[in-house]
Amino acid sequence: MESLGELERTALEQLWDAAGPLTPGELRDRLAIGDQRGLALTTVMTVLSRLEKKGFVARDRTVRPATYAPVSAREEYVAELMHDALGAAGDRTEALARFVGRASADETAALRRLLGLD
Amino acid sequence: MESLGELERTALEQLWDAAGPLTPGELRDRLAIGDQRGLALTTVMTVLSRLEKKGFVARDRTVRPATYAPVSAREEYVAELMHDALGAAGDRTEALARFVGRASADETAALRRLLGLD
DNA sequence: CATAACTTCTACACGTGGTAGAACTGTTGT
DNA sequence: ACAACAGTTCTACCACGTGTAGAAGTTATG
Repeated sequence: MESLGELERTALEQLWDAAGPLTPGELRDRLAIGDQRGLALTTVMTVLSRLEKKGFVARDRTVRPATYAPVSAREEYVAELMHDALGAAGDRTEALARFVGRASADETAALRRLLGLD
Repeated sequence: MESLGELERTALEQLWDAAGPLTPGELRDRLAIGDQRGLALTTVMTVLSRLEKKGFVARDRTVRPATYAPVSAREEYVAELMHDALGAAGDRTEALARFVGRASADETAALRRLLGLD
């Protein structure tokens, strides 16, 4: 999976948090809020293009201006990252043990429910 | 957590696979095997220094030549990566659901065992 | 002691990512 | 319709991280 830069990640977060697809201008405005940074519109568009090329967002060219939306849900992306990490372990069971070992109570409860252990 | 380059990761893998701490020369030899690349000793040492600075390996300067060993086990590192990823999710339960959803039978079995024992 | 291994420091090339200007196109209010 | 502004495309620049290794000095060992 391609890696993301800081601004790319932030932009993607905004798209995830948004109710629907965003135009470059809308995204620029949202990036400006939490961050103070007055990014040029072209900067935002470059980032969006790169995210599109990397497969993280899709552009809808049928509307004017075009809108951008995440290809997959944030949670799907997270799950992928987790599996990528797990795949790098030599001993997966041991890795899972350590993972569970440092999981919060909420997290272990969620896992139990998901695995049908109640 | 700092990110690793390709060679840095490969070097760390070798340290994980090794029975004990390795000298730069030993590591260079192991890197040469699977990879054909005849890296200069200095290259290997640069990589080791960077891994040390990033906190992934520890150098034992009391022996001559110094030896390098991973700071934490591979599985510990993997577990950390998994938790870092999970921390980025908005809805952790949903992320866990998707994670479990794409887990293999072995993995879910391991999870059940890990979670069923308390 | 000679020689090879090790150490330290410095450097360079290359790719990625943050940043944006120039120039062109579409949209919209009056 | 036309001005004005948003959006689009293309190109570029710079900083930084990483792969790579030479130069020059130190240590261990046959």
